[in-house]
Order: sequence, then structure tokens, then C-alpha cells
Amino acid sequence: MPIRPADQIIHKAAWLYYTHGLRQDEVARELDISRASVAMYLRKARETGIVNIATSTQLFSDDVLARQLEDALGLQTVWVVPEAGRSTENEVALVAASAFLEQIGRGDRIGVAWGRTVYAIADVMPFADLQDVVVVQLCGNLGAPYSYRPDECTMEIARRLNAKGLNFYAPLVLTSERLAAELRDEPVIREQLAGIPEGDIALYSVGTVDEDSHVVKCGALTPAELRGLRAEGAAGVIAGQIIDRNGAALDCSYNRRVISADLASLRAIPKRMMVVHEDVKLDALRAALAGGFVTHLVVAAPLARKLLDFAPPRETAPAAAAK
Amino acid sequence: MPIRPADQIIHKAAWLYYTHGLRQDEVARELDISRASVAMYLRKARETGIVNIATSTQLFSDDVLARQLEDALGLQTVWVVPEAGRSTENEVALVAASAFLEQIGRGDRIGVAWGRTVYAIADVMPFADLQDVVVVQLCGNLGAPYSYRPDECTMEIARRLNAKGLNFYAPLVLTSERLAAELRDEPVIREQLAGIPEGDIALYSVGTVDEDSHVVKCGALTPAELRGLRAEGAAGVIAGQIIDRNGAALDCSYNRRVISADLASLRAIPKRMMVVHEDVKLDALRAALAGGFVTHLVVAAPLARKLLDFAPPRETAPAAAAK
DNA sequence: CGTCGGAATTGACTTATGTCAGCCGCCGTG
DNA sequence: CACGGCGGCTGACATAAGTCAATTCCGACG
Repeated sequence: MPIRPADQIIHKAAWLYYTHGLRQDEVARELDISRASVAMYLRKARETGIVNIATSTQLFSDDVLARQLEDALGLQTVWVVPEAGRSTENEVALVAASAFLEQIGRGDRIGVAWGRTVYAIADVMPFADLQDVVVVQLCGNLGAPYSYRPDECTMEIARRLNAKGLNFYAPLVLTSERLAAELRDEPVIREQLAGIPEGDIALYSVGTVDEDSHVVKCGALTPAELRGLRAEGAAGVIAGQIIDRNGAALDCSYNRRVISADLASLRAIPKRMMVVHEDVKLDALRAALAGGFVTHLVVAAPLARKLLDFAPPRETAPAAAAK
Repeated sequence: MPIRPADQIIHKAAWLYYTHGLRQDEVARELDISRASVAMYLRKARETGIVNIATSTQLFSDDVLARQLEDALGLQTVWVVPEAGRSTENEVALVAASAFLEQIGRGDRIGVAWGRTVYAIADVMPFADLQDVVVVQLCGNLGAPYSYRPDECTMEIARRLNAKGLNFYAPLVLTSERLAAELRDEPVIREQLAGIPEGDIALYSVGTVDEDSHVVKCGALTPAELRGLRAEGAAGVIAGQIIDRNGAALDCSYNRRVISADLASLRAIPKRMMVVHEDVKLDALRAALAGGFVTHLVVAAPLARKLLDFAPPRETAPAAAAK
């Protein structure tokens, strides 16, 4: 992936300014352009990730609540985002985006699911220059009644990280189990799904099974269907699939009609970052935790406290995931 | 590793300024301190790696020469540093430090050898906050007639990355083979050496076998001894050990008296970054390449050109290391 | 309990950076 | 070949950030 000649000068300016520590006027003289241009190039360099400015997220993971949750739930890292006036959602997204970026390594394969939360994260994801990273979409698409589509989430994140995006175009949910099975068997789809357990890190949230939940709003399920599933024990939604309170896939037609990363594949990904901020997601989150879908967790403080009420904070934790 | 309460405010200031994009006066108001303090905290945040500003090194790896070398030598990435007036050495170190930092991932184990080049790199290594990284020393120490000791290189890099440094204190070279063997068998030493092949990434240069080479200057070898070794085929020095033109350890008493990472251990490290800038190191570098000690290479442009003269640039390369 | 030393903090000033309207040159079009 | 439009660049101004001497705060010690 060669640098466009036009961008060469941006790289040079960024290098001289940020790495050598020259002032803008010195860079301008060096490159024989005006200082104003240097300022412009530097802005572009930041915007495109040629220069990456990352702030440690330790502030959020180094917190008694966060430590207690790590211990109580046996998680690798927990970030607790304090209530910040009104815009907690945005703050959570910001922390999640920074923390996620911190976790990504060279050559990683990233799985991204979708939902309002994930979209919000994509929206504040810093720009970076991770050319050897691949972002794969974890679940099928929906028509477009909704503003954020799975493929958009994937692509937006890939764009910002300057990574390769790997989308697949299949509906999230079909009307017949047979059709879903056949579609899953199509090479283009099968390959995408088969690649998922090879992922290094996943990013998702968990959905509720309320009447106003995401799965209903986006048209995957009718309120009536959802009521039925809830009666059968539905507790949450992960990558488009319904799980029960233990985090197991609910044995229902809907789940068999979904085209998405299957739950075992998700669990095969070593780092699973879940991001949740709404208090109402408590039960769904507990189901996701029970199902082993989480190794890294970003939560808002109030939800963190509720979560801790259910998990004895001082018990010795089960061993955290090995290196 | 909890944040010292005093540092908490630095983290907060950095987060508000760099991640939220507030201005310094806004941060000052938010935290109820003066703007001057904010400026000071931000400087500290940068200096300690709480905030990490990284510039892409693509400028140096995306270059015809660099690409040709990658192909010709089957290396993973090559950075070519253009002649920059007088201070090429420093520029090479800067590129090496940036490129090296880019290659490090979470939880990595880093091996560091020593020499003037490595010390120069340590000296310009950006500060970062890689708490779960370990830096291990690859070779034994020398008394202290020289200003840069292996353990200093290791510690300095560890300090700057906020990583854990793992030193071992044994002389680089002893007077008898028996003593060296016994010392290598001491648990403290044996463990350190045994851990080396588990490393994820190594950083070193290669030494020449000239009369004014590092091994002579630091007193490991007398000029006379070196002449003898050269007659026997010595071509370069890696982590204190003499290699021949094919990169194999020279069968000599000196090598058996050295306490250092053995060559097979070095080759077991998946990423091996070698940094060389002096033209006179051409032969030594070729030996190191022949021996398979290099996967990532940072070189100055003149040396890169000479290197290419020996390796047909347009041939199809042997397959690069698989993922 | 007073005083001294050092570190942290600040106000005021200097310096550097961000911004934007206007300009210049290039290219495609009529 | 003239014209219009567009993108990139710059000069000049407005704004933000860096700096440093002076001051305050705190804790230790006589």
C-alpha cells in the first residue's frame, strides 16, 4: 500500500513535527512551504491516523469498582465509566473506543457486531494506521430501516483504523430455517463464518429482550414473537442471537433462521470486549457473562454497581484467562 | 499497578484534553486548577507515556529501496533512512525506536541486546505505557569501562515503555570455558537464558570484527585475539558472539566463554529487528542476514544500496514469514 | 510553635498554533 | 483560446499554548 505522492509531504511534516519535535515554522522552512500549510498537513495527519495520539485508559480501569468486578467475574480488564452529567453514553463509547484500540495488536483480526452501542463506538473511534489489521463483520445485515447497519459499523471502524474491512452480505434473519441453512452453506458466507473463530478480538454489546429492544426496532422480530421467546427463557441478544440466562443459545426457530457468527465461534475469540451502559441491560449482561462472552468489559458506573450486587465482590476469582 | 492519587489528575487532564478535545482553559475550569497547571500536567502526561503520540514510520518503509530489499532478502519490513546531512545516526535511531514501538504488542516479551546503536535507540525511545510488557536482557554485562552497559539499555527501554525490566548479572565473557559453562548453569542465569526463545521481538545491531569494533573497545577481546578470530573466518558479532560469513557461530574458545543468548534462541524469536547504519558494517550485516537473524531491518540509505548490490533486486523472493 | 526548605501552583507575559478569506495556478469545457 | 470552477496554498489576524518568576502551601525539624 504505497503512500500517495501527495501524502508524502504530510508524512514528512508529521515526522519532523511530532517525532523530531521541530516547531511548525521550522518544519515549514525545512519543507519550503508556508507555516499555514504545515498546520493544515498536521491536522490531516492526525485525522488520517498518520499520527496517532492515544491516551491511556488506565483512569477507568484503575478504580475500586473496576477491580472488584474483575475479581468477582474473573475478567481480564474492566473499565468503569463514571456518571458524567448527561452524556454517559458518549463517554462510554469514548472509553470503549480507546480501550479497544489499546488492545489491538499488529496483524490482528477484529470481529465487530452491531447495535446502537457499537455504532456509537465506531463514531468516536480514533483514526489510526493499522494497515495489517482486518475487521470482519460478525453478523448478517438488515434491510435498511435503521440508520446503522452491521456492514456500516464494520466499514467505519475499518476506515478509521485504515484496516481492511471484510463484510458479508446476507440478511441477519430469514423466514425459513431451510433457507438459512442453505445460505450459510454458500461458499461466500461459509468462508466468512468459518474465519470468525480465528479472530483475535471481538467488539460487541448485548441486547435486551424488551419490546423496545434493538432486535424489535430493526424488524428482526415482532413484539409478539419476542414475548413468546421471553416466555421460553430468552434473556439477551448477542450478535443477533437469543441467549438464555445461562448464556446458552435458546433452542428456537428464530435462532436457527439467523445468519451470524455462532456462539461457539465467538467464544473461540481470545479477547471479547463487551460494552454496555444502560442500566436496563443488567439481565442481558449477566446472561452474556454467564455464557462466557466477555473477557474485557466497559460499563457505566451505575450498572457496574448493580452487577457487583449479584457477584460477591471479595471472593477469590476463578483464574483469569491465561496469556 | 494502581495510579498514584497524585497522578490521577494528570490522567484526567490528559483524557479531557486529548480524547475529548477540550481546550486547556476548559480543562482547567473542569478540574478547578489554573491553566498553567494543566499545561504542566499535559507535559508530564506526554513525558510519562500516559499520552502516547506515535508517528507512522511508513515514510521510511514505503520507498523503492526498502521494497527492493524486502523482496531481495525475504524480510518482513525494511525501513530505509535517507542521508540527513550529518546526523544520520540519530535519525536511524529515531526511526528504529518508532518502528520498534509500532511492532510491540500487548503482553509482548522483548529481548534487547546492546551496543552503541542500541543505546542510541534507547535514548530516543518514546515514552509509552505498556505495563504488561517485559524487556529482557539478551547478553551478559561488562565491567563498566564503557558508558553503555547491556543492563542499562534494557532498563532504559523498560523505563521508557513503563514495562518490566529483566536483567541478569553475569559478565559477558569469562576467562575459562569451564567457568562460563558452570555459570550458565546457575539457576538465575539459566532461567534468564531459557526464557529468551519465548520472546516475541528482539532488538539488536550487529558488530564488526575490526580493530576498533565494539567488542575490542569494551574490552571483551584484545586486538590480537580479534585478528586471530578474523583469520578463522569471523565476520560479525551478534549479542556478543562471533559469527562467520554464513551467520553460524564460529567454533572458537571465545564463543564458548561468552554468557549470552545462544544463536538458536535468538532465531526462535519471531520478530528480529536489526538496526545498522554504518557503511563499514556491510559484511557483518550480510553475515547476520545469512544467519537468519533478521526479519525487520532498519538501515541507512547508503548501506541499503550497497546491500542491494549483492542481492539481485528483481528476483522473486523466498516466501516471507507466514503469519 | 515558629521557621525554613522544597515542591506545587499560579498570573502575566511570550511564543506558537489555528483559521479563514483571498489568491494563484491548473484543468476541463465551451 | 478564453472562461469558469475548483483545490491547494498563503498572509495576516485571532486564539491557544508554553514559560518563568513570584507566591503559596505543606511538612519537617529545631
